[in-house]
Amino acid sequence: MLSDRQRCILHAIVDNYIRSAEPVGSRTISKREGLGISSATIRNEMADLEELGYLEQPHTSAGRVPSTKGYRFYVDNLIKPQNLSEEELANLKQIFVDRITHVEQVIEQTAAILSQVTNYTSVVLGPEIFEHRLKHIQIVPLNEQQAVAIVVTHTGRVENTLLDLPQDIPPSEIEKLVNILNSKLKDVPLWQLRQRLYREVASEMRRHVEPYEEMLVTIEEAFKNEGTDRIFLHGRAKIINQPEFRDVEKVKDLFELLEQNDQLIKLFNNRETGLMIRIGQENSIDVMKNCSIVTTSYYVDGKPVGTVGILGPTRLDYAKVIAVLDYLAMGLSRILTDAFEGK
Amino acid sequence: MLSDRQRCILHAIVDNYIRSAEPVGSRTISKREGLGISSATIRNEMADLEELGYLEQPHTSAGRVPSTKGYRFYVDNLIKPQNLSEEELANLKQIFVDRITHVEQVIEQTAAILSQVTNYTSVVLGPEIFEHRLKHIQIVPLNEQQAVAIVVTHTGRVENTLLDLPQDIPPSEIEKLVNILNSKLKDVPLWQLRQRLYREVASEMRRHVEPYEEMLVTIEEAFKNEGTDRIFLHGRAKIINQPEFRDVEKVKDLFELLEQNDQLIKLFNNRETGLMIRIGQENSIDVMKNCSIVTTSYYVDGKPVGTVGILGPTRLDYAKVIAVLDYLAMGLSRILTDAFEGK
DNA sequence: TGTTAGCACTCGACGACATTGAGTGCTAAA
DNA sequence: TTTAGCACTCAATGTCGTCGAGTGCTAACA
Repeated sequence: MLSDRQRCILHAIVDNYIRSAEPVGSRTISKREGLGISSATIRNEMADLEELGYLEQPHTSAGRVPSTKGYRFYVDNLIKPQNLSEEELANLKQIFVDRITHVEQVIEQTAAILSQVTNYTSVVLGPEIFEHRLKHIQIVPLNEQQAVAIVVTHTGRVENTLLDLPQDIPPSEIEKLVNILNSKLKDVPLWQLRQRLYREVASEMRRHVEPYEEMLVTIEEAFKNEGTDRIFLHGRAKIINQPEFRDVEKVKDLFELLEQNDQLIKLFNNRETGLMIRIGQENSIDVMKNCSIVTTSYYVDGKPVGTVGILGPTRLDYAKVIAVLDYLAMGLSRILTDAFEGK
Repeated sequence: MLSDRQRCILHAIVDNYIRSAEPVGSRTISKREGLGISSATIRNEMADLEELGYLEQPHTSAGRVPSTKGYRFYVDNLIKPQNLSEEELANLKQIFVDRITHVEQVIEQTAAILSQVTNYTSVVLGPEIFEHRLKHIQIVPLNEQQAVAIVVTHTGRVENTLLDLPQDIPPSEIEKLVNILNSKLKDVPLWQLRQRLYREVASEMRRHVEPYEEMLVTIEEAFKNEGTDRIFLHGRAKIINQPEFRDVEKVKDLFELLEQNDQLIKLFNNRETGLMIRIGQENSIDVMKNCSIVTTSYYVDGKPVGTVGILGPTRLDYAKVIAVLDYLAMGLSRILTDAFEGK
């Protein structure tokens, strides 16, 4: 257990390092007002904190730098909620003023502003559409062999799939099929579509549609690729501003990571809802050992549907990022809920 | 006008520099077989070539480096068509083997392979859909105030727009509207939709649809945002491999450029069709002064619909890139033509 | 017993300086 | 016109000494 003074010193060190990006020495801390302690005492405490694993020393005659464990303690116990400045608030509000047309645009905007305000790389996932309910399905034949299946959700999202048609299907059969699908599957959440197709629609199809088997297989195609995760990145280049990434090699690995959407989705997909912070090695990917991720969830109608977050160096302005993320996630939730529920 | 020997020397210098990324000296060229000339002679010729603006010298006691003008002469006059190696061909063919589902996937794949084979950043634009013809339009009401308009083209592409409905529209009116639109506008190219709407559909609407004015404005919305250019990037991180981008600052500017889609589209949108090469300052953007762009068009049914290209350092393996681009653009054209015309 | 002043020590950063070598330009001879 | 030879240039590299921020330890102090 850390003493009050140790906590205080750790706090000061982390704060300082976050601002300066340079190892902080005992004198710097001692000069900080409020603590009437000499640098020698601080040195002793620092040595203790290092032994406990909260601090690290780049080399013998340098100041101290927080370790992953140090940052962890900092975010868990020392950070206090930060209020955003007038200016930042004004910046953030921008998004919520403009009229929304497409949901995608709001998300895109959010990512852009998030990155702009924090100066880190922003990542937004989602919104998930598994929970969305089927509003309408349509099949538009393009020629004898192909058709486009279009699924509209109650939130206004449109997904489409190219289908290969069985040989010699008259348009009338397709029309019948579409009618059955719309009457039977309306308001069904997308993730249930396939199972409901077999359980409830198949029998009806067998009676009215010919050729039954092939059509069933075809239409299943249309329900397959729903829910592909969407990912929005902004401010990739911001990483380069960080002094810890002056080395070209490190930047390279990170940029390679930023191109692999599947990896990113794994990293940012926030299984628990709410605020998540992963610091340095906690990310378990080697490239990320000098990086932290902060994410939070956003909601539609109270249900978590996506993730908004940032990627930055472990030396991250956690307090500010958390404040900004909270604010944005709240705003996003409100806007999306309004939009999806039809105001 | 350059003498044969000068051309030969210029050729050798550019070739060498492309491979080594280091200023090439007179001795290096003289040792190259085939030219029985001493290094002193080469030095004289080099001085001449420099005076003519084809070469540059980083500093007095260094070898020569091609200038923009030098590269330009090289690609215009010295390069000879290059055949791809067995291995590269095998790599490239990959894309064309797998069955296509969505057009997007083919494009995405093309960008990926292009970047992989060349080791430069690849950019694919399009395909343009202005020329695509309307196959079907559908309006799905989500609630009292909003609806989704869905436009399907004859190529199977689906575009959707969120519409604000006028107050109190009965579904029957919407249905009437959709019927009119489908009967009047079928097979019309997308870029003509708006003008045709006013010229041919408006009068019909006035007779059958109520409220006529508001509905006209609403439906126009749906035809507005068609043809948003699509851009696919791959291998951004590859830039960092280039020795000329060891400096973090230069990389930063470039990565910022790579995040601005509108800028990229301007750069890559190849107004003339066919092969285009822009070297260094020819790009007129300052960030690009050390970069070259090579693009070519791809076609559907003989009409250019998009651009495929790469972005790399001015010290670019032009011969190889041109060969790869030609091959890919041809393949892409074939696949897309097949897909769009329904085989 | 905890705190602090003092001091020797460490080590990266930085600048001065010499060395090296690839490459040039010029001159004079072939 | 070509080429051998030579003096010259200049980035790159390495070595060395200095500087200073920062430490750890010890001994004195409250």
